[in-house]
Amino acid sequence: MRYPFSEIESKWQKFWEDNKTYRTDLTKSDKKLYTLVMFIYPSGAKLHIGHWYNYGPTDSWARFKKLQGYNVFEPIGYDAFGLPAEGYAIKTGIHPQDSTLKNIEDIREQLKKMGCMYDWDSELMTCAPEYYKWNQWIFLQMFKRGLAYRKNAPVNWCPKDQTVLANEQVVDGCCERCGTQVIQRNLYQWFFKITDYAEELLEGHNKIDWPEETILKQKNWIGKSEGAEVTFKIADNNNDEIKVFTTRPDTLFGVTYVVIAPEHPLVDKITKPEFKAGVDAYRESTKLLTEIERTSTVKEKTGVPTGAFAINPMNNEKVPVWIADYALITYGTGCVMAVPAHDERDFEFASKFNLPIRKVILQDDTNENDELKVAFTEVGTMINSGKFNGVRSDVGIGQVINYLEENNLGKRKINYRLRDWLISRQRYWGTPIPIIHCPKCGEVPVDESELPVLLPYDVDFKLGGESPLARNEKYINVKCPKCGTDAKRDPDTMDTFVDSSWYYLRFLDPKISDAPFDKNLADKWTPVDMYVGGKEHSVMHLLYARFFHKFLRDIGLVNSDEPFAKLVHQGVITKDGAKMSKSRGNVVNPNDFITRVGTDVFRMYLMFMGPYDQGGDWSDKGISGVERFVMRTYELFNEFKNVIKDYPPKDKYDIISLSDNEKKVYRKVNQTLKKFNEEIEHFRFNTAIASLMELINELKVLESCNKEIQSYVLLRFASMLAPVAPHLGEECWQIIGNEKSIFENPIAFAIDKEALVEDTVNIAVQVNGKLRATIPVTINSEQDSVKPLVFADDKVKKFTDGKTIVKEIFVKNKIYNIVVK
RNA sequence: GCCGAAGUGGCGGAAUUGGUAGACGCGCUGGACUCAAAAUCCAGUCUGGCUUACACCAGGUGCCGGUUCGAGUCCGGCCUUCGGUACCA
Repeated sequence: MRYPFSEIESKWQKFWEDNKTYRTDLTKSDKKLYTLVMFIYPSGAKLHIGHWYNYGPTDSWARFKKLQGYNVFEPIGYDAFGLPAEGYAIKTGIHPQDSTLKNIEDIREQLKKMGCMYDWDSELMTCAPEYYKWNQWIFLQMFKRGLAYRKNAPVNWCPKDQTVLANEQVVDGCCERCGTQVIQRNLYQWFFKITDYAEELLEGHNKIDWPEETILKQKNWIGKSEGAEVTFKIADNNNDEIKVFTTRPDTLFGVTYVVIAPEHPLVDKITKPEFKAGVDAYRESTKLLTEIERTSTVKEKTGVPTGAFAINPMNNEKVPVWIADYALITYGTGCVMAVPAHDERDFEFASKFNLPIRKVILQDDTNENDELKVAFTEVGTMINSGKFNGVRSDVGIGQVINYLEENNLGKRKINYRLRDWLISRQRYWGTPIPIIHCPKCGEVPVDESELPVLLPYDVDFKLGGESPLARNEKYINVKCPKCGTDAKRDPDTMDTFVDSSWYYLRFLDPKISDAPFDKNLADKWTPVDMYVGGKEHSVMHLLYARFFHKFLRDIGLVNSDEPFAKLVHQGVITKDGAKMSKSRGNVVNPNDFITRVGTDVFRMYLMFMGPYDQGGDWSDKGISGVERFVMRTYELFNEFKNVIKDYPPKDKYDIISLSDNEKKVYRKVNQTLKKFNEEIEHFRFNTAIASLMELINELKVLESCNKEIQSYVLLRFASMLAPVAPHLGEECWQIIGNEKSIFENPIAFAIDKEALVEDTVNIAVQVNGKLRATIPVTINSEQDSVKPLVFADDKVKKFTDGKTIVKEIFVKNKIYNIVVK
């Protein structure tokens, strides 16, 4: 029988919508379950396989939980600000707002056709003033507390497009759009002080159930390193000193020179006149390099001496001060103490410029006078280190730090690789920054009562050297709120990661107008219980959101420490081994399949393809397998119309009283229930669906069973279909005689544990570890009763006859291994 | 370079704590139904050897070695693929 998917799918979608089946009553928070997928960027393109792969299976999980009695909240919204819409506008002249709103209309329709459990009353879009008003409000809260600040910082600048580029838009040092080489330029930019939370962001990793891999990525990104800051005085100069950060204070006696970043302000002060020309030339040459070139590890090390000398605080030795671009102004103090013997980079540099290499950590089982071929960076014994000689270097680290602190030469110090979050974008399609620049008063925040600072519609958003908003006279020119002088608004907009850093809170009441979100609901409903999205957001989005949540907690708006209690990443679906993209022309359009096989089959096939977190290469080869399963299922249920109405089943049957076939299906459906529940719970959809296929294969004998058993089995089968194929599930549920929608009246069937155990099990019999026979024995048989059966077996005899039995290993219900000689 | 994930039939993949490798599905082969085809249903399908056949034997989870009565699973050393990252002192 053909499965009329299109009628059945529209029938149930209409039913769900008419009855608001998936509206969540947020006032009830016992057994609450907040399930969230990363919201969608409304581009002109249709929903692609990646969206389906993210949303479909996650929805199945949410439905499974709903049937288990959870009060599930599953919202969806639109991450509507951002560069692509603006790029599209530059190309076509269509205003970003017009194209975005149109795209949202289209995408909403497509999302509804997926048949997910979204609570459409909670929909939100970030480009609406009611939403971005609160970006501005949060910005002001941070500003008040010194967590939003402005500083001069280098940014990626495309000389052709005359605009700033985000790091993500720089590909191999070139502008993503036009291919021009990107240069560094200094601009005044707004930052969020995420570094204040560095330590807490690390600690928080212990409180969340996230993939290890993702936590590790964040840890590496934050890059905590412990060590010391050491002060080097400058010879013949009492005004200046060089502070270096090191994780290896144990190697201090091996310092043979000091390196300062070329752009470090100290360089001008300490460079000797006769070295000035060389230093200036070097500084010029490094400026020409891109960040990529400069930080490339393949590039040979360069540098020039300044003529100045620094004094090693440990032994008062004079060592030369060089500038070299392998010292980064952005990390630590911008100055490095160089220990060529025990640091690879210093070793390379010293070898090239003939600087001395002094061994101060002796590798075990080597001699002090052995020549060093490469830097030795492991633990060894300290030598040439005065009173620390003989100490193990890992122990020496702490001892040297203590010595430094006691003598006021340095101090214990922790450094982070994490930088503050640059949020300014010289862009139109984003949240305006609510700051007014007054020539007299400086940075003046817009009063909260004046929010939102509306993004004007009428703007020349074409490219050209400055923020588009700067060219809108009406927008940019204002009076200073403090003194009334002519002033200007900040012309920039915020990074769209600001929007996505707190949207999960707004979902709870997207229409609230006197607060960013309903604090009462947020206290009850956050953290989000299950968050599902791509690995590509491992660091940026997921770190920023955690930072926001902690900040909101600190100002008393939420009562939890972390936004997302559990995180799952769906895998990536590729085509012919490559990421799908328009430019490659390898995009698979889900609609082709939806119209051919229906959404249930398509979503089930995506789940059946393989492990959810691994994704895989797209092929429609196997889709017919799922299609056949769905047809056979539909056919089966149609053979038993109204069976539960006519023969209502009991909750449990005594398995001994059943016929062989009844026993078989009764057992199988209970075993399936157990397996299916466990698999879905852990996002192992492929094996969950395989278990349903196994079930239907066993149901060939259902016809010959008692009617009540038929009811018992089909009721449970339909309840398992409902999460993974919601339309089919509802239909089958109804066919067998249920009056109401299963999702309106969620039901979870208890497993009959007595039905799980088989009477007999097959025990594998091995001789010397090789399988020789399998023999059926009564379940839980002890070795004593199994042994005679084993040794009676012809095949076993064949391999044991004439041999000495050395050992016998018995594992109950599993294996009997005989070791012979 | 460093960090991470993964390598199992013709293919997608199972094997949840070391215990019968290949569940489930695709494809393929044979059969049933049909005038015929499609669809559907039934059976078979890791490789090699031997056999009329049933059976039996040997090998087999990227490669080499180890631990163990027993390894896809644990340990050591490699190879390949895919992701992330780029001198962080």
